[in-house]
Amino acid sequence: MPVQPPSSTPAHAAEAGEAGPAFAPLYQQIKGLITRELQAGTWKPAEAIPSELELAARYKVSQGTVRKAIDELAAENLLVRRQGKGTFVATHAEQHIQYRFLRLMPDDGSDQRLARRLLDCRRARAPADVARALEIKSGDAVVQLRRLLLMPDKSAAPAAERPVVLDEIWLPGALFKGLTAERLADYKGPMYGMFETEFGVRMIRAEEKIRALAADAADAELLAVPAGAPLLSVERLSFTYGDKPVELRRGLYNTSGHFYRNELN
Amino acid sequence: MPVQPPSSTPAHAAEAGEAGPAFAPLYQQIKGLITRELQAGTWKPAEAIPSELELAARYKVSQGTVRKAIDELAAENLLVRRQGKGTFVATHAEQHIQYRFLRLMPDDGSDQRLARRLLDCRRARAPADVARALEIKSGDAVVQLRRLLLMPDKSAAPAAERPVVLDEIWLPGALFKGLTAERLADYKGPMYGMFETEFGVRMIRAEEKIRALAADAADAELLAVPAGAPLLSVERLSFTYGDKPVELRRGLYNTSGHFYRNELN
DNA sequence: CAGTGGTCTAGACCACTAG
DNA sequence: TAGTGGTCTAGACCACTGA
Repeated sequence: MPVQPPSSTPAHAAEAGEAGPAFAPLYQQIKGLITRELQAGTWKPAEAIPSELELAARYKVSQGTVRKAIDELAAENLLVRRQGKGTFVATHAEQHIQYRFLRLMPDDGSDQRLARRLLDCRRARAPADVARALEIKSGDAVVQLRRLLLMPDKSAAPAAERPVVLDEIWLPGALFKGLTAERLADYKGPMYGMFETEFGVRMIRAEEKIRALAADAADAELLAVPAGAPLLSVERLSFTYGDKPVELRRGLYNTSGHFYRNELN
Repeated sequence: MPVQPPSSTPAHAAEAGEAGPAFAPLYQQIKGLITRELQAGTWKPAEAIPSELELAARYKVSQGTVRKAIDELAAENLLVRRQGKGTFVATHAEQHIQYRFLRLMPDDGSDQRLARRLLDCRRARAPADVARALEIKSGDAVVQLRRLLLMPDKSAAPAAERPVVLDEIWLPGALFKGLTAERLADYKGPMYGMFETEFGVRMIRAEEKIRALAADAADAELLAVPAGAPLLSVERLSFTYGDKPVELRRGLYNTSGHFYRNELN
């Protein structure tokens, strides 16, 4: 139910007095309502949401207003429009892009897919710094994974794999109850797709802090580089709906054959 | 003059047959026309462009169509809307942001401004790799600058400056004719502001390739770190209108007290 | 006050998709 | 063919700015 500020009441919307969202443009209120449905899981990933006309009727606003709300949600990658078919909830599960947030590109333009190797997966208590980032209490249950991303090396005989990324991943235990090494290994497709379908956790956006540092002995061994070799350290915090942090990931990238690609606007 | 595909002619636009842009939505054609004016310099940075109604009349389309075109240009940071005042050409010259594309943040949240120190500025012939990036011929005239960005260190007595960034910048000589060390040193405000007002070159967007590498002896000395220390290498190619590359910048960042911040959507 | 961008509507027609 | 998103219009009113 749209709510308008006292002075700006476009007649048609003068009906409901409901204690809704704070006064804001109508389309932003609609955007908020749609976001709530997404958050609540009324419309699931990969499903179509109601048509624009349907939503317009439901919310008692014009199609143009619904349209503007959906425009913004599509710009934020929460929805995907497909002409002639409908508007769909964005998903990681069926996307062709293997790694949603990974910006690493090989020096030669090839689009080699990286293979995964799970190193370990265990339940633990959150250290203070991890807890702070995930906005949980220090000592709360977390799942800790470590894994390698490897690049197939066809020049070697027989075919070998060169480690490129070492990831350490922390997830809040409360959200990822049944997560085990087996389930991870069994699951085909991107990890974020699994989080979505198996645990109902959808990653919306992320923030990264990037540094250069020297490999310590353990990391050097896993990445097959000399100890002290320069590595790219990428600390990523990922968020779901409502800007809630749900994953902390610390990656070490070997940038001798790859680079991190960024676009600035 | 709007051009419509054969079957979709909204009557009002049926007039001109001019050999314009390929058939596309009206608002995109308008967007193209506005972009051309910006490119040609008809409307200069920081100036207001004509009002939406004025443009609508000029192009013989409705205000809503102009609006959508401007919406996109504003989203691309080419224009800035200011309610009640008008729509303005974006500029670097008067912005409060010191460094348009620099994503470096201090570990403590302080927003310390970095000082500049010009190391050298000379005309040279473009090496092959630089020429390729800038899309000029190998051996063409270029301007090469090197400079440091320094962070004021208040813990030292007396106040010292700690080098954080070492930049090596290559500019096509044809576009930056009168650029000298003196003019650079004299100019207050951001370098991109100077490029804009003095040389009519406006940076629109950039692409970066980021790696970790070990400091060589010369770089280590300039950045006051041990030789072999890990540094962030940021190679940035900046573009003006028409995706024309106009600056190649190779930066070495000391990330012991700062980090490169990125947002992923 | 007039002029600007910002929101909203109602209705038309188009392009694409699928039964 | 019916239903969807995509474009475009014309006109109304709002909120903000500055003379």
